Amino acid sequence: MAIAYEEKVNVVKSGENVVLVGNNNFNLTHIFDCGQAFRFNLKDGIWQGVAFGKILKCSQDGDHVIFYNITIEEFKAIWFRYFTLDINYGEIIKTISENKTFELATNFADGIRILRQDTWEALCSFIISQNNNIPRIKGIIDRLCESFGEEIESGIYTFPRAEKLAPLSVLDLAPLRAGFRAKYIIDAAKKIANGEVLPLSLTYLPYETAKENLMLIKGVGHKVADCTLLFGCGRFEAFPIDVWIKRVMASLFPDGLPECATEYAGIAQQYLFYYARMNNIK
DNA sequence: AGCCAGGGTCTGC
DNA sequence: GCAGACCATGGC
Repeated sequence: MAIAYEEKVNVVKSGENVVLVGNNNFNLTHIFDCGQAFRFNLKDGIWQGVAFGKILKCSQDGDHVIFYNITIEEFKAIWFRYFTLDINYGEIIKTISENKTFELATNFADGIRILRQDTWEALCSFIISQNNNIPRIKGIIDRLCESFGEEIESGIYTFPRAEKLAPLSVLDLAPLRAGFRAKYIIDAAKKIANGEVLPLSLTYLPYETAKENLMLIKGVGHKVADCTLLFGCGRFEAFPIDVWIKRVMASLFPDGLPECATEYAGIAQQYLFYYARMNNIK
């Protein structure tokens, strides 16, 4: 009988920590530096961030990834899914590497995994990302969490719930210095809070329907909707087209994505984005 | 100093 | 459907 892929993932308890062992196509630096998540930062060799209301501290030494001060139960309940350890990246990489450019991109950006982030957090974060640069996106999100999130440890805050932001005005968001995006954040919060956009439904509705639903929100166009579906709903067929992908597609794939990359277009996109941006390929 | 940033809206064809 | 002005702010 075939063993489910997730049962091949080796996770062990070590003292107060949990350790992920083996070659899992897993690179913390690439995962957190590739522009998909904005709340993790490297401090003294340890990646620290918050997701789903929980603090996570982790580091990597080769084939060992250490998750500090958590139980196996918490790891399996939250982080296993967050880091998409149920997805066989070895197979995906093999498939898309049939194309030479994707072979280069997956070699350069090895260990990137698309995170399954909270839908609302991804939506709100990528609204903030529009016409913006990554350092400032992080700054605005930091101020958003400090201003409206809950303090779970000294100086560490959760991402505020949509219900918390829905009743606010643009003036209330002034401390974020989010500019023209403030009104979009509030509209998104309202539509999530009142159920016009249902995060759970976005994971199973047909792709086009889910995307149209998200685009009801002011300030959500094709790109932000696709980022929300890819990073916040586990929809790996979503293919966000930002300025980098647009340029690289025009220069490297004028006839569209190669067939081998279409099934996991979003994952292929992320390798390509990181590869192009880090090497300034236009 | 000035260009640009993981874009979207609005208007006018 | 496509092009262009405009949008706030600050990183580089």
